[in-house]
Amino acid sequence: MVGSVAVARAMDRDIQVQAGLALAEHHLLAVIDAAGEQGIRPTDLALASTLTKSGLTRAVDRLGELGFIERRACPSDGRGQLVALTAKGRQKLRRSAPEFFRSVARHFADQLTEREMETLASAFERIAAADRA
Amino acid sequence: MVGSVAVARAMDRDIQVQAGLALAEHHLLAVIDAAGEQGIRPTDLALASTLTKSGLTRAVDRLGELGFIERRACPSDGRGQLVALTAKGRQKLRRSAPEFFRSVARHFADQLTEREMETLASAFERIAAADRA
DNA sequence: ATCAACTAGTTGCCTACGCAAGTTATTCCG
DNA sequence: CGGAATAACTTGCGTAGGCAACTAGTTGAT
Repeated sequence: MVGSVAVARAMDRDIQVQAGLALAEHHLLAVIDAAGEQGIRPTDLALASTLTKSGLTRAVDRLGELGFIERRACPSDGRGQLVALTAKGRQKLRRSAPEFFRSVARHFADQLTEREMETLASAFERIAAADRA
Repeated sequence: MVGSVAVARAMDRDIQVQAGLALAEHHLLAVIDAAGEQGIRPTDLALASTLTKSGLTRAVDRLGELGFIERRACPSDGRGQLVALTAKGRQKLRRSAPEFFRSVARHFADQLTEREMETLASAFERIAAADRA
């Protein structure tokens, strides 16, 4: 546990230095990007991140102020919204992705065997799923 | 990564509810206890936790205010100090340890095979060590 | 059609914690 | 022995993010 926090922080510093963006925010951009043109609902975004809905509101605020994403009204639900990348956001993501992957490589991939990687991923998936139940 | 954060939070909530103490603080008490009667230097405590020295100063403040630990002057180094459990702190730790273990069991041990546990532990150890280098 | 129960997001408040700069003590040189 | 370089904390400041309470929109039951 201690190790994993230390590693996450080291990665965060990498990204922060290179892209001026926190690791968590970079991850949000990536998820939003994956959702494509029509965008993604904040609630779904929360599920794909470590944030609660209030944390998400503020992260979306920040990324919006930076001009990387925009909020649109959700046509099918008046309470909700759709968050999508702006052109600037896509550019940002494209530019910082390489450093992101380098960082992951430096801190994880190079250090783990294929087997360990699989073990780890499936174990955490399972535990998180059990916690949700 | 997402999974591990979610699990840590769930455990934190368990402990918080049962002992009124954050997971990180409980862990600090345990480390301090392990150091025995003569106490431990904050710097060493930082190495055994996820906190930086400033975070540690404040965590020690909090636990001190709660009466669980005390700071003593360090005889061998005037800049430093020794942090040790008070009687109240030992009692607290003894009382909440069972719930701590139950929580670990619930969230990890019950979910992981022996093999996975070993893989995980050794992998994170190695990565954290590499990051320190 | 109405009203209760729920859901999506937001906001106020509070806490934890990192960073950088400051203080005091120590060590290491010359 | 005197002064620079270093080490152990502390403190000021800023930010992220959780929780609980709130608003507004939706859904479902009668």
